[in-house]
Amino acid sequence: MNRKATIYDIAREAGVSTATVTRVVRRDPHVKEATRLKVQQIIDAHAYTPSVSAQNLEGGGSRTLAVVLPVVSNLYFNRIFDAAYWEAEKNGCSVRLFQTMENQAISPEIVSELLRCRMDGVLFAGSIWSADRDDLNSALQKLGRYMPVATICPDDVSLECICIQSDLVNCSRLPIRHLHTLGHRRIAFLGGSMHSRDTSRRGVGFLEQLRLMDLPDDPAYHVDAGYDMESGERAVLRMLSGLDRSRWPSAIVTFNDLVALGVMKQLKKMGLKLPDDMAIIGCDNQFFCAYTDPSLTSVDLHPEEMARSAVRELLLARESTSSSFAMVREATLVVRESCGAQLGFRKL
Amino acid sequence: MNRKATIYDIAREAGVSTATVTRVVRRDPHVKEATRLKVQQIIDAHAYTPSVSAQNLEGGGSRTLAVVLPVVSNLYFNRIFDAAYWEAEKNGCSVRLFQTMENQAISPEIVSELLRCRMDGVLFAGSIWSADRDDLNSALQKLGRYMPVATICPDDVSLECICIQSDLVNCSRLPIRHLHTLGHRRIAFLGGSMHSRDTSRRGVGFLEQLRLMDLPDDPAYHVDAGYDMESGERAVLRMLSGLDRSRWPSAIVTFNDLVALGVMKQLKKMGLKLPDDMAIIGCDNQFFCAYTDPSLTSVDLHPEEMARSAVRELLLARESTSSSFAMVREATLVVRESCGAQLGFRKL
DNA sequence: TTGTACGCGTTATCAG
DNA sequence: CTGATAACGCGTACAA
Repeated sequence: MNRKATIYDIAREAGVSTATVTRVVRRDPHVKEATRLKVQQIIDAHAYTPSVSAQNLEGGGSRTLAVVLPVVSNLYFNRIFDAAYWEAEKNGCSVRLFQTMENQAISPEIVSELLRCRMDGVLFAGSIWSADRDDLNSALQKLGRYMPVATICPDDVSLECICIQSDLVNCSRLPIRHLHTLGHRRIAFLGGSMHSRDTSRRGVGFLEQLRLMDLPDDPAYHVDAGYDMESGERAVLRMLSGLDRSRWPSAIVTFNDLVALGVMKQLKKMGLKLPDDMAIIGCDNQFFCAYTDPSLTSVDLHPEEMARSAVRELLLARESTSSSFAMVREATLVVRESCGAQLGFRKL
Repeated sequence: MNRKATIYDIAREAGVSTATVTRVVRRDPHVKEATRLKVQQIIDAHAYTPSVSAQNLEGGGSRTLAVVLPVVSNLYFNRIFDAAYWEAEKNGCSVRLFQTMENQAISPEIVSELLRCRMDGVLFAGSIWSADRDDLNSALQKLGRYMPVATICPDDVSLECICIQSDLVNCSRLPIRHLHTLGHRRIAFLGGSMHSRDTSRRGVGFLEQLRLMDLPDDPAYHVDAGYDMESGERAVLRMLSGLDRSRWPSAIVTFNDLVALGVMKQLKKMGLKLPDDMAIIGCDNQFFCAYTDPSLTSVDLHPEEMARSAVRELLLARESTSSSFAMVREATLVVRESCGAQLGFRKL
């Protein structure tokens, strides 16, 4: 493996100073055409390119944003990462990914890693809501002293950074209201986990909305499952088998579309007709929603837009004084077949 | 936004030399306990961490691998990226993503960007198969002079780098043989594009396999569609509406599972019963395959394993002399319901 | 138009 | 055990 040529190598070989090489590279007009040509030729011959490390050393920032999230292979986070990537790209920045797995809190390791890498900003998404709010805020403050910090968070938290909040109020309200309009009264919520600061808000918000509409908030209608398809399968099975058929809900709202996928599979296996025997509404409006059978009604939190806003604010915050505020992108309901096209009373 | 403390700041404040600060940071045992304590305290107070840029400048490499692919939001590439990330992580390296969109060739810009960033290795996946093989090889060589290069590629190309080849032979053979065993004779292939060097191989291989088994390779059974669900919908519709019902294929193999999703939706819309009226086999064994209705039989190319191999070889190649070889991970068929559990003659 | 010299933050070598 | 000092590769005043 060859050593990369340095500006010195080029300068020496071209018989000029390093300053001139820089000028050629940076297309400085104050260079004699002959000199430029000669230098450029040597540069091409060696495929010379200035080292970013050296440039960063001199210039300060790295023009790199960090995106910290549990797992990119999760569709939801994947979309956030992707959107952040392109928004950063558009502004001449690159993005560095940090996956934290299921760590609930933002670890000291990740904090020091972010500092080490001299990131020009950080975006936290998902799973950083440690049990202890003070710990979290102190970590964010620590980071905030050196780089702008943004987070995509539930709408009931207001951390000391740029908070792009998920519209969890509408995330609960829209499906319930829609189902209510269709005639449903017994509505269940499956998935997520009350143990997670990050996702319990969804369950809580759901119950609030039920009460607001005078609908039964039977605890049996709220199963603490997980975040994937298997969780969905197990959760419905557990819920329905524990309930007398007369008390079955007529509609199920799930934590996300993956859970919905599992729920639908299990219900079909039990011989139910969808959406007639059971209406389903998912969350995240994933790409496959239009292709399930029946197609899946889902809430869109617009994660891409949130990510883009976050990146924009991050980039803006570099210039201005340290900012700390919150903004919300309104969630929307995308209606498809799974909630029942017409009044959806359960037939059985 | 505060300026980050440098090693000089720490040294001055602690009344020691920068060398001593480095020693404390690097846990060098040759430091008096009292000194260590004092220095460490100042370090903590300032949350000091050495700058990676400066470290890289001095040390040479960046311990960062580049992964170049069209789009991470594509499930297939997402899995490659994710696997590469963790394999690199396991070896103390980080990964930097470059998305090229639909650029068919590996552009000069990306090459110089990779050089600029002094990557310790590159993994190319998808869509780099420029029409001109020589251009490609010269780009790879150019890079290869400075860093190990690996690529996840079709099994009929052998580039001058580490080639982790997709097992496209079995990718065609396995579904066809399986369908043949089930009694199918008229088998169609939908999706991909003959215009893309990267994906045409799939179509070609498919035809080869058909001939090998003395099955009809009716050109009408091969529709050049795209890579997503909409493409699948349109492609079946186009194929079937152009064919007398007696000549309809009894089974369809798709370029990938997304196309299969579209195909299944369209077929249901046309009133066909799956898998009785039409068998389907997809490719990539995506997470949703077990949750479609019917569940989707699919070929698994094991992209994660390919990515992991690539990263491992990349890391190995740094030490040794420039290596250039090829290896294949055998594809497997994951049988589910969509191909028909029993002999699958078309009923109509 | 071109060159010199210094600073950027770190590590490593070599004296002490 | 500790401190100078020289790289590392580059950009940029400032001088010529």
